[in-house]
Amino acid sequence: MAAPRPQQLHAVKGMNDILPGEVERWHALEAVVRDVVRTHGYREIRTPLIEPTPLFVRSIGEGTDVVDKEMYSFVFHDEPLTVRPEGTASVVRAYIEHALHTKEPVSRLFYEGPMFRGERPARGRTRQFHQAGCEVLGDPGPGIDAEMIDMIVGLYRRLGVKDVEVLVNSLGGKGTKARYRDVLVAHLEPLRSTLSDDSQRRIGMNPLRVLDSKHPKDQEAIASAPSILDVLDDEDKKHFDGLRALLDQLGTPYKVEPRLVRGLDYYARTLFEVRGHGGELGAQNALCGGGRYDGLPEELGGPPVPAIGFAMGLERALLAMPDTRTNADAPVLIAPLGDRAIARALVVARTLRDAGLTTICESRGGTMKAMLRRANAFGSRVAVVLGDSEIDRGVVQVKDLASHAQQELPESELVSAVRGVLASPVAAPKTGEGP
RNA sequence: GUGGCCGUAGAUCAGUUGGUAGAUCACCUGAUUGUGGUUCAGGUUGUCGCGGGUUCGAGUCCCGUCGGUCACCCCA
Repeated sequence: MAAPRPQQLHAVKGMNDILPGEVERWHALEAVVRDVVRTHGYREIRTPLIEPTPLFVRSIGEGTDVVDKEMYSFVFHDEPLTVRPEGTASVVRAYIEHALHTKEPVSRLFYEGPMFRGERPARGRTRQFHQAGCEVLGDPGPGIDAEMIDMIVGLYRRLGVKDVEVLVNSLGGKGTKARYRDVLVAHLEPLRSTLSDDSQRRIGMNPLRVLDSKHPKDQEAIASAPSILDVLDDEDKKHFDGLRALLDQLGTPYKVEPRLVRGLDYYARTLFEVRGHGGELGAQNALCGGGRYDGLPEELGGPPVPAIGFAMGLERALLAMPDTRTNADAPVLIAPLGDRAIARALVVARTLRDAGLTTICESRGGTMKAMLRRANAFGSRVAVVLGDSEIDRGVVQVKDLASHAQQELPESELVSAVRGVLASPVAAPKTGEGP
């Protein structure tokens, strides 16, 4: 009778492991992002993954898909809580809670980390996904708006992402948004029967979102819809024209897209999105999205400061980035021969590590052949061979795996010898071996 | 969330009209008493995603389910 097989456990749907070999690309991406935002004066803020549910309901808005059907919400000891679906709400909450506006006139904040939305997973869309984002509170723009868009364009360029498209739009302030909503509903209502089911439903709920539809049935109504840019008030128009003039002067490429809208309620005035076109991205081609949310701090009980921000999807950036796989830190490999050598090998390994060298000691033993094979698998340049005869004489063998050359030297010279091999150029491959 | 397609060794895949599982790579061993990347010889590896059903018999057919993927949806 075979023992019953234990039930195998799996990662939760839409939540992925990031394994060694892949995680190096994440590090590379995060390093570039951090460097770019650092040079623009942003400072990192870390907020909790779990927030009170009303924070997101009030900021993102009821009637949005994120709030209505995608949040991981639960009640813990009678308190409604939600695992954050995005970063802006938490940053604004923390900004208000710690009264940052009293400490500095403008706050430039950067965050990075996992977000959670219960969507159906697909390529470039997971339920636990990762975003990096920036928020600027206290600057009304449009100078900061232009700087932010320019920073993002430069960021993707540094990441090696080709063919990014920057779309900008203005939703206007609160009055404009409401006015446009009425105009749009008046346009869509007579066409209701020609629209997709989703769009028919959205006319009442969130008509701006109809403009975002990719459904073929909706395209005609979208194309003939009035432009929001035609209903901007004077202040909105001045702001948007200012932004465009600055982007023109910076030489930052962009395209005005009057049908660009977002799924989150808090946006007002400047709105932008960066799209990629790599085949790896598929339909999930929105790399980065953001905009101005001037009214939000006040709505959450804070000071009436203007604000703008963006978030970029890290999974999607990774898909859009060229697959330049940098070799992981190839270790120096210590090959001990025989039980007596293991204790010595551990000491030798410690010496190399103290000198800052990544070192793996094959302390489980095995044949010389097996250990050197593993050195190849690691991509090691150097192997240190240590057996009874070396121990008796107080020496080590330092082998250059690229040139096959091997030198015997006293342990005291080990570190400098290893460094020497690592620093030496890899000779052109030789044909044939010695006698 | 809706619909389509897919799910066989660690990886990529083959598997005929249902008859009881294969290739390549990888891995391990050997050709050398303590010297690797090539070569040669040999070897290991499977809950055929999972659960039911039809059948004498299911990797092959049916249903369900889970996972992935594409479009919609959503959005970063």
